[in-house]
Amino acid sequence: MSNPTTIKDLARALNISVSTVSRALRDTYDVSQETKDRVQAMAAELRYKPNFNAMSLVNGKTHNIGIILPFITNYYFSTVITGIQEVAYNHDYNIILYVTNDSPERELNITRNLSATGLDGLLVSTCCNSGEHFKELMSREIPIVFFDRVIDDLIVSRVTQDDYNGAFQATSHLVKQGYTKIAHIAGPKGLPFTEKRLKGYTDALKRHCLPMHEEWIIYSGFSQECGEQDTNTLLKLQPHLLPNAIFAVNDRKAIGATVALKRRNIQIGKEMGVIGFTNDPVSSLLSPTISTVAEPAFDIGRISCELLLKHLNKKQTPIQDIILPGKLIVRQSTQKEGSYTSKEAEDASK
Amino acid sequence: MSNPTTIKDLARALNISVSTVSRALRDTYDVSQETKDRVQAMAAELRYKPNFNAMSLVNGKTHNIGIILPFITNYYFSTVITGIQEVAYNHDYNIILYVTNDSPERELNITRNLSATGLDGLLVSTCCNSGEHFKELMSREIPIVFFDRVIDDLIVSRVTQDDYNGAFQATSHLVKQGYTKIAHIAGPKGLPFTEKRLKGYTDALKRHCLPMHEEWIIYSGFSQECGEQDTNTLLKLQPHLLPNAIFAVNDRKAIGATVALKRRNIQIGKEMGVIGFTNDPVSSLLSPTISTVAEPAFDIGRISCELLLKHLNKKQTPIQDIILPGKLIVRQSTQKEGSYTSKEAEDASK
DNA sequence: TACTAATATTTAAGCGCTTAAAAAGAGCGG
DNA sequence: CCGCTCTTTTTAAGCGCTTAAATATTAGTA
Repeated sequence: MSNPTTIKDLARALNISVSTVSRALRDTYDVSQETKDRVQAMAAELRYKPNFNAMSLVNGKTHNIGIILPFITNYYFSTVITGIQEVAYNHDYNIILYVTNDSPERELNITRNLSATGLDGLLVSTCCNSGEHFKELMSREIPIVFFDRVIDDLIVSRVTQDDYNGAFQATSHLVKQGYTKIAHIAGPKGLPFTEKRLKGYTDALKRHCLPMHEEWIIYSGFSQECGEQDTNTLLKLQPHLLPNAIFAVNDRKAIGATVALKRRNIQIGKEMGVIGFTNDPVSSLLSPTISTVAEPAFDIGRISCELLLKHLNKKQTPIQDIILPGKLIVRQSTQKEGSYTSKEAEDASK
Repeated sequence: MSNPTTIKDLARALNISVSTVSRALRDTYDVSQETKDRVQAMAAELRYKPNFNAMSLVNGKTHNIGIILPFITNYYFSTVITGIQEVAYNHDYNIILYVTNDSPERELNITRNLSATGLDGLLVSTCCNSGEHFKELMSREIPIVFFDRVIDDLIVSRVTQDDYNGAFQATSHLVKQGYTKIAHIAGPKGLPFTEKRLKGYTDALKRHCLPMHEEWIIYSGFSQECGEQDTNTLLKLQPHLLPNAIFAVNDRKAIGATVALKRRNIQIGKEMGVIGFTNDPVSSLLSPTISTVAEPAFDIGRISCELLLKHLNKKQTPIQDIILPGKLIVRQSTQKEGSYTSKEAEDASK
C-alpha cells in the first residue's frame, strides 16, 4: 500500500471524470449533491489524501509559513513560537522553522535558499543589521512580518514589545525605589531594540534629573556570562562612579549581574538594585527574585502570525507597526528594605 | 517581478529545450560543459529559483521532515529541536514543527491531516499511549523516528536517554550520600519513560536493601506545581514514613519540591536530599543548586535526525533502538554537610 | 415540437519540473 | 562516401491536481 490513492483512482472507481472528482472533493457548486456524496464516500473508503504538492503547483499556495529566528532555547523565543503555532494550527498552516544561531551568514544562507514556492509567508526575527537579503523575497511578493528583532529601514509589517516604555518604566521604578546611580548593561550596539531600551533608560534618568555617565552604559552580548562580566566591569569603577542599581537589557544578563554581586557579597536590593527585562520564569525562582518588565511573548507570536495571515489572504492589507505594552513586575531585587532570605519562603509560596 | 523565472524562460532565452536546461541545472552528465555553463550563467542572470513543488511532484521527495512534540517551551525539547535543526540544516532539509500542547486529540488531529506528500519523514515525541494513529503513515512508508516519549509496541526506530540507568544512578547517589528513606515523585502513570525511571529507582533501592513504600511513589504531571504538591503530600505522611530524600522524575518537579521544602523551612540537602533529572540550566542557578541526571538533549535531536535521514536515503536501514547514557551531576541539594548559603557564592562563580 | 435556459459532466490544457526514448550530430575506419 | 559508435539535444509523456471552455443532459417555455 505504498502508492497513495489519487483522484484518478477515485474517478476510475466511480466511472466519472477526474475533474468532477476534483470539484466534488472541494465542495464546489456546479456538482450535484449525489455525486458529491458518492465521491466523498469513495474517498474515505480508498483513504484518499490530497497531494499538496500538486495542489500547490496549480494554485501557488503551499499553506506553509516560515519562521526565521536566532534561537529557540530561551523562554522568550520558544513562547513566541508557541503563539505562532497556535494561530497557524487553527488556520491549517504549517510552520517551517529556521534557526540562525544568531549567525548572520546562516541567516543569509537560509534566505537565499528559500524557494519562491516553498512558503506563502515569512515571520522573521533577524540577527542582521541590514535587510538587503529580504528584498528578493519581497520583490517576489512573499509577505513578511518581522517581530522582536526588526530592521528599521525595511518597509514591512512588524510586531514588537514597547522597548522604550518598558525601559523607561524599569528605570523609573529604580528611581522611585531610591536608587540614584543607575547603570545599564545593554545588548550589542546597533540592534534596534537595544537602542530603544537604552533611550528609555536615558530619558527616564533625564526626566528624574539623575546623573548619567558614559561608564554606566556597557554594550555586550545577551548571555548570563556577559551580564556577569559587565557587572564586574561596573564594580571596578572609581568609588565616586560606583552605581547602586543596574538595569539589564534582559533577564539573562540580570541573572548574571546577581551572580557577580553574590560572589562579592553585595546585597542585592539593599546595596544594589537589579532589574531585568523579559520575565523569564527563572527570574521568579531565584533568590532573590528578580524584578523585570514582562514581555508579551505569546501575544507577539500570536499577533505576528495573525497579521501575516491577513497579508496572505488580503493582498491589500496595509503594512502595520504593532507595539505591545510590557508590564513592570516588582520583585525582591529592587527592594531596599527587608532581607530576601526571610521573604523568600513567603514569596515562593505565592 | 512577481512571476518567478522558470526553466521554460531559461530555455527560451537560450533557445534550447527545457529538458536540456533541467539536466544542465542538475549537473547531470550527458550534457556538454559549455551548455551547463551557459545555462547556469543565465539562471543566475534571471534569478532563477527552482519550484520545489514541481520537483516534489515529480520525484516524490519534499525535503521536509516533520517534528511532532508536546512542548517547545522547556529546556529539554527546545534543545532537542536545536539538535535536529542542526542536522537538517546541514543536509538541506526543512523542518516542519507541530506542537501538541500535550493534548492527545491534537496529536491525532495533526497526524490525520499530515498529507502523504507533505513530508519525507517524521520525528515524534508522542503524548499518546497508543500508536494506532501512526500506522497509516507507516503503511505509506513514511519513515518515523521516535524520541524521548516513545511507544513501546510500535515497530519503529527510537532514540532515548537511558532512563533506567539514570534513575538507578540518581537513587544510588542518594544512598551513598547517606539518605535512607527515598521517595520518588514520578510522571504520569503509564508513560514508558516514567515507568523506566521508576524501575531504576526501585531496583536501586532493592540493590542497596533499602525500604520501599507505596506511599513514597507519587504519580502526577511534570510541572513544578505538581512537584510542589507531591512534596506536600509526602510531608504529610506519618512520622515513621517520612522520607529524607526525594528523587524527582525531572528538574521541574525537583524545583517544585525545593519550593515546598523551603516554605516549611526544611533544609535542603541536610534534612532532605533532592535530585532531579534533565539538567535544566535553571537547576544550577537556584539556591541550593540541584543535583540531577543530565540528559543529552542536543544529541537526542542530532542522532534522531541523522537516523531519520538514513531511513530516508537508504530504504533498507534497519530499525534501531538507540539509548544514550545520562550523566550524574552532583550539586548542593544532595549534600548533607555544609550549608549551601555559604557555598553558594563559591559555586555560582564556577 | 423546437428552442432556450439552467444544470451537470467531460474535455483538454496547463502548473514547473523530470526522464525515458527518439533524434540529431560528430568523429572515424574502411 | 557509407555505416557505425559515441555524445549531445530534443521530443513527448507524465507527476496529481485545477479550471476554463465545450459538451451533454434536463427542464421549461413559446
